[in-house]
Amino acid sequence: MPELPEVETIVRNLRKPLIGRRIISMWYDWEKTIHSPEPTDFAARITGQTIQSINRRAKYILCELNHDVLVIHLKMTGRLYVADAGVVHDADRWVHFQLDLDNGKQLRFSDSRKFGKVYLTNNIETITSKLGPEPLDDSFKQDDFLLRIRRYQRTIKSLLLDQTFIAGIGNIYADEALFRAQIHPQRQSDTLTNDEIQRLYGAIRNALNAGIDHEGASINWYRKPDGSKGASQDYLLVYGKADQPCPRCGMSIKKIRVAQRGTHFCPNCQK
DNA sequence: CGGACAACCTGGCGGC
DNA sequence: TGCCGCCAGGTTGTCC
Repeated sequence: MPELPEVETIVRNLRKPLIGRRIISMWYDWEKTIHSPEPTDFAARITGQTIQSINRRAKYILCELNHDVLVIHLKMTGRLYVADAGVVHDADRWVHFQLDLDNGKQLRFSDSRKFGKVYLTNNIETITSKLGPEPLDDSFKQDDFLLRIRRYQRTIKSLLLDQTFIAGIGNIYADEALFRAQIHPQRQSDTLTNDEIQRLYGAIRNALNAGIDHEGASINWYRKPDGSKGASQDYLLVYGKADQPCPRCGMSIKKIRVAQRGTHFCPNCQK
């Protein structure tokens, strides 16, 4: 579900209610949600620590504590929100991990498909070391992207989805970026011209920034921590628009399968 | 190396 | 209504 813009929105919204809060206790009802360490160790270690800062790397949420980092990956259907203990929330029926805080509130991790994971580690590199560059970082330059793309001979969409190539792009924003760059999702990366790569670099950043500006896309499961929907889905250009007119040329948007993922594009605009 | 596919899970939706 | 098949914003491991 959540890609870079959705995770970034969640991180921004969690800072105020969580930073400075001390963790009193931990609860879970689905063992596999706890990636590592073992639940007993996890609970013992996290109890008593205070949340210092909250950041994002790729699609991971990183909560820096006194001695560890609490890492959360929402996968397809994960939601995070802070609620008063005892107060019922819409998504509670899928909560599988929860932290009690020192102000009577709780951080709840709801995840209907149970793909999401939480980690507690004092060495974040064990989780993030293989991730590619952050597309919105100032340090991510157009030339770096070009050199990087030249190392592969792959279908361009599968490359964009590869978190070791570039971090944070998922199925929605891959389609959106390729449309903005007017590149066909099935193009082989080694056939892209320098000009096309240049366009793609800008298109990725524009698509992701638009997603953040609209606080994420709530097509199905994604919600902001306050429970409300993002608006990004109302501004998507091709994702989910099969058989609808292309916003650029008016021709019908097509849906095909690329890299085992539903893929939306304009056959007229994207070559 | 790159692509295909299964696995991990549940819910929503369209079709009959 | 009920049931069935299909689809879903992600990642990982295996096989060819």
